[in-house]
Amino acid sequence: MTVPTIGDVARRAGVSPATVSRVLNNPESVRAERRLRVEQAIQDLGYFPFAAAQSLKSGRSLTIGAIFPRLDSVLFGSVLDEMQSWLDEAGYTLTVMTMDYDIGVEAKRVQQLIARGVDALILVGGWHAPETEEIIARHGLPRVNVWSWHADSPHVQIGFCNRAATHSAASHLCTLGHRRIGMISRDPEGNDRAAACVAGVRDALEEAGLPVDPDLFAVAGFGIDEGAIAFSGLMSRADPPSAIVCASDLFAFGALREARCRGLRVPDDVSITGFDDSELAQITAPALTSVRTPRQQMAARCAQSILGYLTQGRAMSSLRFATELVVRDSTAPAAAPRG
Amino acid sequence: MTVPTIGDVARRAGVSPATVSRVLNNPESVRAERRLRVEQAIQDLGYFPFAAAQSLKSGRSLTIGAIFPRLDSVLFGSVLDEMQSWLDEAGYTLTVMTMDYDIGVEAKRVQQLIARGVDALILVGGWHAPETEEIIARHGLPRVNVWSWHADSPHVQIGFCNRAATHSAASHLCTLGHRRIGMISRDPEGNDRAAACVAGVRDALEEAGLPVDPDLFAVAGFGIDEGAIAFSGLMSRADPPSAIVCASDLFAFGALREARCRGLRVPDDVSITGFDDSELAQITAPALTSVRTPRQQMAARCAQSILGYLTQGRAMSSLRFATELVVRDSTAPAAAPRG
DNA sequence: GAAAAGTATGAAATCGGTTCCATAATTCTA
DNA sequence: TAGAATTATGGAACCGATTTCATACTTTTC
Repeated sequence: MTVPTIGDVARRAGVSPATVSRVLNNPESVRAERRLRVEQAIQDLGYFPFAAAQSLKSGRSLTIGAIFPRLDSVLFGSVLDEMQSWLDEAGYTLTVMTMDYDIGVEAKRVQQLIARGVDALILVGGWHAPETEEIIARHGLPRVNVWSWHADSPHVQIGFCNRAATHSAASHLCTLGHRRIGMISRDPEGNDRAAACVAGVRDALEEAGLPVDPDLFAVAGFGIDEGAIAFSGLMSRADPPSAIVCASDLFAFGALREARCRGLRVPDDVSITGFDDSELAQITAPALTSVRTPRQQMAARCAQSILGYLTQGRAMSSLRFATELVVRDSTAPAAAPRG
Repeated sequence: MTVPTIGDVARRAGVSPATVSRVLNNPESVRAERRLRVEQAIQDLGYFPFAAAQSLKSGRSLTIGAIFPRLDSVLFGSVLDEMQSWLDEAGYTLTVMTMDYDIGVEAKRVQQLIARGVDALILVGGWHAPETEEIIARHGLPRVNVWSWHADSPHVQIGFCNRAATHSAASHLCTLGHRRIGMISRDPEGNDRAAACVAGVRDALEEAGLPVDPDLFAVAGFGIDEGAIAFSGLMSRADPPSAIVCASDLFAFGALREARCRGLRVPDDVSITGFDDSELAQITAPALTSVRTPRQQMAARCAQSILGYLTQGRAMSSLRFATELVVRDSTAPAAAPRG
């Protein structure tokens, strides 16, 4: 019923707390006979050290903090699982917080994590509040930005170019002959991935010599329902697009659902592309054309990079992964112009 | 570049550390003039207390530990998001770990969380390793089991009856005239939800006077691919089932995909039911008949219950939510028996 | 205005580990 | 086997906060 401390173990084994600590952290430095006594006492009492005390003394916590937009997304979840499994092997643990796409909330989370003594930080994207940068710098914490990659970023970033990603989707549609192309993205405010996604589509349109109509760039929050609403808005226009680039598979799923409700055929009446190539993209009818993002590798390399730094002092470096457009059945050549 | 401590704040404000602590935790007890000086110093230095030290002294960490099977599932993610948002308001934080459906791993996680000083634990399901129960009891930690509900459980459980849930799906199929009903579930070993799901289907078959053929109860690991494989196994039999109850929407998605590959029409050739009623269940073609589970309420009530206990000493109590079968297009009456 | 009652403050102990330093015990050398 | 070199061990300080206790300071009361 009582929780044993290192002193209890020491008493039971007839040694000093210092020796117990050595058995735990540097066993070779303790004579075998005593070490066995101590190990027995640890067993008997079911002792394990209290992390707060260790952290207070040592200044390190064997904990990595990660701040993600939300958890109710397969994308983030699988990335976290992958990171965890790498960190586990080195005795590190991930502490995850969410910020719901609000960099103000993110700044608070960063402080909470630092207060908890995390040894490193993982942030999503490259745009963060000034306070966030300030507090990280002041504490000299190692940090990695994941999920995006910018040529001019001063930070370690392990991700991919979102701009190139949506560019490939939009180019694909242009090549198929679409001339009015819409987009559903998150709000680019404070979200560099969203901003890059929008820029990528714009790039492709300009390259193809197509006009960029701001009215065809819809913004949605999160999830299938919001995607459906945005799609509905675009298709209700007098001159609706014949193809839509979605900055998330969830938006695309919503678009597919709404298309079905409206009796629109995909891809005959409207082509749709997704983003992330989640497992579900193969399940929908029609199967979704989507940009595959390198989530597993990103997660693995991010974890490895941080561990290399923390356990071996190896410098961290940025890494840019490629994305790939996976063409399935939700995109098709544009219908011949009427009239 | 240096990290300020409470002593630094005290020095700058010309007071003792004790006073700074009081300003932080009990401001009214400090004369206004000094309090302002202290608050100014806190501002100037960007000071915030180091949680490890607080935790060491106070014995509480304002942290709740949760151990989930995995994170790469919308189900768990949305539950975590919901819990977080309730805990946030009370200044508590969730620390999440995963155990990949292994109660041995779970036992290790429990120890890690207790070492970190969590104030309460949230576990999934009702079956846990003896060491898990032992260590929780010894530390006198409040704990809640979520996601399942058993009449005879000695613990606080906030969940639903998995047995009743699959029972409703299987009964629905029986009523539609199906006489060979298969099932795809997780391994019931160490997983009370899986075991209950299997039992629920068996109950329904027996009630309908149908034979229970063990060969029609397939076991799958996790995810769409495993569901597809299990489905493939069942349908490759000489006498395949005409309907399949899946213990997870993911399994059902895999089954739908595989059915399409094999040229089987759903529901004409085979009926399929899911479990969880995830958002995607409406997206698939055909839309999936699925058991709706009360995830949001479960998460909210669980968080509230724990907060009530921790902040107001209110006793926690168990809660059983109902499930509901949502019938869509993936189930239909059995084809007339041939011959 | 002095004494009593009440309030604000700082010194120091404390939480549970880790680690420096001095000493005790052991092993090695001659 | 004595003395030197080496290794193992315990005492005590320390990490950064909180909290008790004693004291200094206010405010109130007559």
